[in-house]
Amino acid sequence: MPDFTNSEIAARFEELGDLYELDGAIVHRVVAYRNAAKAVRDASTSVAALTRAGRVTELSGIGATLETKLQALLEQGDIPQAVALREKFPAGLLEMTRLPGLGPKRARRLYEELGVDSLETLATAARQGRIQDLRGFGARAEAKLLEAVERAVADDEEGAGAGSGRVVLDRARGIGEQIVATLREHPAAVRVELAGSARRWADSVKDLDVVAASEDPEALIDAFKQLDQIEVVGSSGEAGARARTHSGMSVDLKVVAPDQFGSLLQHFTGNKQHNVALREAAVKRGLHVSEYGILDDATGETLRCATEDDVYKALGYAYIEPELREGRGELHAAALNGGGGLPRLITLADLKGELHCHTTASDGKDEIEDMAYAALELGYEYLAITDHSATHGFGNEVSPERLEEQIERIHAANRAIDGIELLAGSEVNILPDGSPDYSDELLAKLDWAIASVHTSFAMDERAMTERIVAAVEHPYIDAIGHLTGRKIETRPPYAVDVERVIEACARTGTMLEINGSTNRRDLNDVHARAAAEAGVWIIVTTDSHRVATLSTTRPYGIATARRAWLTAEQVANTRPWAEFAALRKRAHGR
DNA sequence: GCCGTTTTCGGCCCGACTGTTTTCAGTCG
Repeated sequence: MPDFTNSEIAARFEELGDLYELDGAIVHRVVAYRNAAKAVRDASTSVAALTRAGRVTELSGIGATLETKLQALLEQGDIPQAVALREKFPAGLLEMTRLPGLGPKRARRLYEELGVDSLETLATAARQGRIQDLRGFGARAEAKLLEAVERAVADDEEGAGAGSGRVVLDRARGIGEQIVATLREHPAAVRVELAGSARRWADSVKDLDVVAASEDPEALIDAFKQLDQIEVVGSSGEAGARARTHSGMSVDLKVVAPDQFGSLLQHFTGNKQHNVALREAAVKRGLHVSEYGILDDATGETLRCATEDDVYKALGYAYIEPELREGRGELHAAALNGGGGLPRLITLADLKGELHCHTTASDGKDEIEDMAYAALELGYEYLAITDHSATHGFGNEVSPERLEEQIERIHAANRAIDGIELLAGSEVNILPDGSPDYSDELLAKLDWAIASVHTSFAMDERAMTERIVAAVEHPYIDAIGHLTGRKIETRPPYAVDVERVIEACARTGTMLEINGSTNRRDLNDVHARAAAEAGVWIIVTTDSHRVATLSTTRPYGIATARRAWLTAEQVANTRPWAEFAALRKRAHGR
C-alpha cells in the first residue's frame, strides 16, 4: 500500500475531528484533532515514516491516542473510529456543516428531527417551510440557510475544481492594499493596516482582515461599506463590519481607538495558534489578552497598547515579526528571560544577485540587456541568465548549439555593460533518469546551472527522489530549482522525499532554491527552514520571465525565506559576487 | 485528546454577532 502523504493524513484527522464534533464530543477533543491536522500538514518530514519509526509523538499535538490511530491508518488503510462514525452520519451532513452559519449542533438537529442529510434535502426542507417551525430556528434562519445552500451550489458549478476558495497571496494583497489605501485617505482614519494571513505573507489567503484606529469609528465603517470594491455588506456593528468584494473575497474591518491599535493589530494578525499560545501563557501569569488590551487580574486594570511592541513587551517577549507568527516555536524563542532569541530575518535589501531568469532565448519576453539594466537598477551585483534547456515544452528550445551562442551573447553583454556581473547560466531539465539534458562538457562552460523537473511529474516517490538526488550529485549542477513543482492552489507538489534531497544537498554542497514566483514559492517555508537547519545553502530567486517581475516578485521569495526563519547569512545570494562565486559547487570541484 | 520551570490530573483564549430568546446557545474568527 502506498504511504499516506502528510496532507492526506491531515485530511483524515480533520474529518475525524468533524465527525466527533457531530457526535457531540467536548470541544477540546475536537480542537485536539484540528491541531494535530495542522501539525501534520506543517511537518517537514513524512509523518507516515515518523510513525513507523515510533517517533511520531515527537510532533507537538500528537499523543499516544493519535499515534495508535496513525498506526491503524497505515496498517489497515483507515481509522476504525472514522469508519464507525461515517456509518452513523451521512457524508452530506458534514457537507452541511461547511455552510456558513450552520454548525454541527444545528445540522445534527436538522438530521434527527427532519431527516435532512444533504444540501439537496436541506434546500427542499427550507422551500417547504419545514425548518422555521423547529425550536431555535425561525423564518429568517430558514431563509438564510436556503440562501447559503444556493450560493454553495452556484459556487461549486462556477469554480469546478477550484475547491478551497483561497486566493493566491499576490492577488489578495492587490485587493487588500487598494482598500487600505482608500481608507487611509478618509479624514476619520488615524491608522489603517492589512492584518491576517496577508500580513503574515502566507501562500494564500481565505479572507482579508483590515484593522484601523479612529476617534470616529462609525464614520470610517460607513466609508468602508461604501467602497467601490464592496459588492455586499454582511454583518455590521459598532466596532466593525464584514463585506464581500466584487472579486468574491470576504473582507473584515475592525476599528478601535488609537491607544488600543497595537492590541487590535496583534490580535487580527494571528495566526490562531500563535494567539492561543500567547494568551494561555499570559493566563498563567494572571493576564488576559484581547484585541482591546491586557487585563491584569491583580489590579483589575486593562493596559491599552498603542503598538504591537507594547503588547509583546508587556507579556515578556521581544517583538515578533508577522511572518514568524505561525505557532512554530516563535514564542519560546522570543521569551525575554530564557528564550533562545529570534533570528535576525533576511530583508529585501540583503539580496545582491538574481540567479534565475529567462529571456527571449526560451520563453522570456525581454532581452539579455533589458534584464541586465533592470537588475543593475535594483542594485544587484550579478545576474544569471538561465533560459530553459534543450528538451521541448517551453517555447523556444535552446539546443546545445544555441546555448553555445547564448553563452557568447551573455559574455558580450557582460563586457558591454558596466556595474554588474552577467553569468552565463541555464535552467537545465532533469530528465526522468536523473541526468541533465546537456552534456557535461557543455555544462562545464556555464558559470551557473540550476536544474529543475519540468516533465514526468507522475513518477512514484521513490523514483522521483532518486531522479532528483542523481541531479544533486551531478558535479555541474549548482542548485535545484522549485523542488516540489507545486503551484499554489492549483497543482499539488509531486511525490518527492524532501528530507532525502536535503540530505543529499548538504552532503554535496548543492544549493536549494526558494523560487519566489508568486504561485510557486517553492521550497515552501517549512522545507526551506529544514534545509537551512541541515546546513544547505538557500538561494532566493524570482524566476522572472520579464523585466517587471525582477522587482515585483522579490518580496514573495523573501517572505517565504522570512517565514522559514532565515537570516541573510543562510542565503547564498546575499553574498557579493566574489564570495558567492566561491560557494558554487563547480568552484570547489566536489 | 494533549500537555506540564507551580499540574501525570485538571486545566485547555477571548470576544462579536445573530437569531431566537425572556437570559442565551450557536457560530465564527
